[in-house]
Amino acid sequence: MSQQKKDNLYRVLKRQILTMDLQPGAGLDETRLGKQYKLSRTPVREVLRRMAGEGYLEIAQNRGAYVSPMNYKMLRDFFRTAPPIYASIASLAAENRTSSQLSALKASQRRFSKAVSASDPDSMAYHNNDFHLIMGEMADNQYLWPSLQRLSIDHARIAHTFYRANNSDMKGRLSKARDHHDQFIEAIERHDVEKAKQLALDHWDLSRDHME
Amino acid sequence: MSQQKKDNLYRVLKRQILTMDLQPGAGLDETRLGKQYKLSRTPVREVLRRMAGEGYLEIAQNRGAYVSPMNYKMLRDFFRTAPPIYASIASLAAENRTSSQLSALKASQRRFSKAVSASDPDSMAYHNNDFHLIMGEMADNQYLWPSLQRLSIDHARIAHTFYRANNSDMKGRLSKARDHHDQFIEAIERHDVEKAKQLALDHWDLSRDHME
DNA sequence: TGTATGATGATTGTATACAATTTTTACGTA
DNA sequence: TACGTAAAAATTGTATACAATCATCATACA
Repeated sequence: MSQQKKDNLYRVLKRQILTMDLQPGAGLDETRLGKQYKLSRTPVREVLRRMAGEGYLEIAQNRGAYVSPMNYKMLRDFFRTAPPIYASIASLAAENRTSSQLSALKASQRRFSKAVSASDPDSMAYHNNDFHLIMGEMADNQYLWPSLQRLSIDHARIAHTFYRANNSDMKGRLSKARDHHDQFIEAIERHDVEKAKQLALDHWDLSRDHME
Repeated sequence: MSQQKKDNLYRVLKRQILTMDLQPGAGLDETRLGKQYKLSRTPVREVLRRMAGEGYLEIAQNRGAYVSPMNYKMLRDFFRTAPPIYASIASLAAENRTSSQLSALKASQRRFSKAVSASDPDSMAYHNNDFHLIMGEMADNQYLWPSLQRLSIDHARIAHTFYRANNSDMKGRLSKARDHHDQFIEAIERHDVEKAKQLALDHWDLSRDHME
């Protein structure tokens, strides 16, 4: 039953980080979090350390936890590493997906689509993230999963920024992203490995152009 | 000063897992470890959870930590995922390495070479692992690093088993591995990205043949 | 004999007290 | 005022006590 309070802290912090509600570099106080979430410091520390291991936070000796920073090198590495990893994930997902996972992916796409219609950037970034993580589960590869997870954290935070650019260019881009998701679903449903891979690579070519 | 005891526990457990001194599936008792390493349960638990995050251990709710198991699926995924990841790492290492890292790589190769000469399988597996992790540091990519780390754990444990096959075939294989390392060093020193990548792929083609 | 049930012991999870370290503040001196 | 230093406060790290959960074993019953 206290496990629920711990899970709650984990989920709330995670969402706050992905939506930039907690900004990169922001410090987290163990004592304060404990009071806020009705937990003693021990389980709070466990959550913080777990999240540090997953890439959400960093922890400095005797100086506590802070949200993983974003900088130029990180952006460079991100746009270089994301395409091949997401392509591998997409291939494996098309190969290994189960039907219940496919249902979950479709449900996630409905939520993303709704967020796009509502022009809600927070919700878009969060559910886009969710969509790609479900593909990660489909891929079912313990070695790629941790990389995907780290990429997905920064993917959400970068998307958060870009989805806010509310010009007509972005509108077209968003409906294209939504279409891409539908195509992913179709390829994965048909177990079309090559198509899934190519979709992922195309998807990132688009994003990269946009960045420049 | 107690930080040293914690680090010590971390390093010893790590080495024991990589050398299969602690076998896959073996359970770890918090209380026992605390007594053994002169620590209270709190820091012991932190070490165990950190190592679970890094892929050395798994933790089951209310049932403690055990060494990550090895099974058939894991082997399949390993030999499929290792080549592209190690190739990416090798490319990036050739691109980004610093001269002090290069010195460290050469020192590591001397230790590996010595272990091969001494026909010490434990030491071989451990220092081979070390060699590839230094290349990982050279690559300096936060997204690939966690995948490499997980691969390297199972790389060491698989190598541990294979290095024990003490036939003449293995002897040839080992001297070839040693040569490969020297070639890696040369390519990385010259910043020859393509060569480094090709070496990695060749290296794994060899290993894969051996597995069948 | 086999199985179900409950008590007992062992182990993990959490709260809290204490120790060590870092950060802040106050003060003295140039 | 600017700077260095030392005391005080705040924060993190560790030890220990207590609570909750799980595993084991003995006993009762069919």
